[in-house]
Amino acid sequence: MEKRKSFSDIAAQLRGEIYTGRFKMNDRLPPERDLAEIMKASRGTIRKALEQLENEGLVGIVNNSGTYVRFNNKNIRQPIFESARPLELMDARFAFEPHICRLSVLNARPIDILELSGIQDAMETKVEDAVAFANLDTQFHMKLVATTGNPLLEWIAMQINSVRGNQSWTRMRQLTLEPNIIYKYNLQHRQILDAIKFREPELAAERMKEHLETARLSLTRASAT
Amino acid sequence: MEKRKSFSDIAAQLRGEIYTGRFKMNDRLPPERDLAEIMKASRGTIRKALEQLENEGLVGIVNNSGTYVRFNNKNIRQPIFESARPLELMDARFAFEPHICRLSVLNARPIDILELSGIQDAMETKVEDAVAFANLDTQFHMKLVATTGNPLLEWIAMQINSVRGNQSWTRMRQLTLEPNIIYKYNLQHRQILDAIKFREPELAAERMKEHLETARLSLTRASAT
DNA sequence: TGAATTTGGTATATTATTGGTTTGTTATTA
DNA sequence: TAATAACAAACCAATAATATACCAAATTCA
Repeated sequence: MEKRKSFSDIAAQLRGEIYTGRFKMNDRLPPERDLAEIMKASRGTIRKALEQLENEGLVGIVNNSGTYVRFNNKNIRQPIFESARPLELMDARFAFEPHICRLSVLNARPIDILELSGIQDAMETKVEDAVAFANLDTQFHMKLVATTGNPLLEWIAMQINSVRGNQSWTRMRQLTLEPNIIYKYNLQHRQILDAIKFREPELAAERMKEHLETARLSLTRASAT
Repeated sequence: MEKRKSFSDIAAQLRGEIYTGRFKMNDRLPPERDLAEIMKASRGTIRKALEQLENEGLVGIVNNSGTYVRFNNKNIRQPIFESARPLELMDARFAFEPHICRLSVLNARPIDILELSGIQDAMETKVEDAVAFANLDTQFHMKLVATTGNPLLEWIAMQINSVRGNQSWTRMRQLTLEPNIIYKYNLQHRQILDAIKFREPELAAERMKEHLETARLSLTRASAT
């Protein structure tokens, strides 16, 4: 039983072929009727997808002639996140997050700390669910950065986080996030949060460093297997 | 035996997927029935979760069509370069550069240190020329990051530096970079470089902090005028 | 030259899919 | 035990995808 494909699925697929250079600049795509057969969709769907790609400026449709690629993938650099390696990401977090804690102590409002506590409470119920925990963990760190009130830092954190959203990371998550590790993370998160509550900038930073050291250890241990 | 998942669990998980960019702007989420199967919950629960995300503005539900992501984590990029203020930038540098120094000590090759010394020598001849000094200063910090061998950090540093291109920063430079300040910066740069040469990570980090503290002071003093 | 073929553009009836809704049951919690 | 929340199954109406046919302009080729 084959699934029906929506026009945005088709668009996404063609977009990928163009970005990766499978279809190069000025290439003519196969005729709509052929594409329909190749991609197992009706011609109408193909047309809608191509129409969207034209609006995005990726292709140009010429009547009675064909659809041509209008995108040069040499001009666009692959985002750095695609190729970032786990330990490189850890170094970035080591650089950032301890100081984020200091700034959070200086700037966080009571309501921010309340929200962080809420996320923390939720995390502590997810010892057995790696996926749910990881998502909450992301929220926790994003919220932490937000409390600094510095949009530049927030933006950088988002870039770092988008690395973690990558597919290869989901596998790594499966390997590292065992219940006992999650338990330890929860303890450390709680300690960091307490340090922020009691307005101890250096203590918060120090505890974040310990937390990251734990994370790095479980990472290197996992990649050794 | 699997636990029953509440609608807020589902909402949190989807929220995470959107924040980390696994579901991108304008993507259509899988149909409610599919989500129910994927996330091991009933359709009613999925519906409640989606309803909440819609209230948060993260997604838009379109009748008879689908649920679409209405959150673009790249949108945050635009305001950054327009509105990042010098003191916000200083906080970002405070977060980053001390740790960069540590990593540089661990990874810099002799030839890297030689190049850094070259830039440093050039800077010391530019005590009277604020513009030339500022350019070399940028080079120095970029080269420093490059010695870590971590492309992710390098990329982030580049983003931070690009903020310096905006107008308020240029004006601020005019105000702060007086010869006696440049002289002090040169001393501090030299000390940082020495600490890296002698492979003292914490000393290098500490001296970078002092340097940034000096820079911040002259910044606040300038904006007070 | 001139007819056949190929191309995107358009129209229409049919089928499958999707969110919205209702009803009743089963687990969980206070 | 009573109240709340998740589950399950069925149905509705709007929408999207399909299948098919035909058009007009460009290209190909006898």
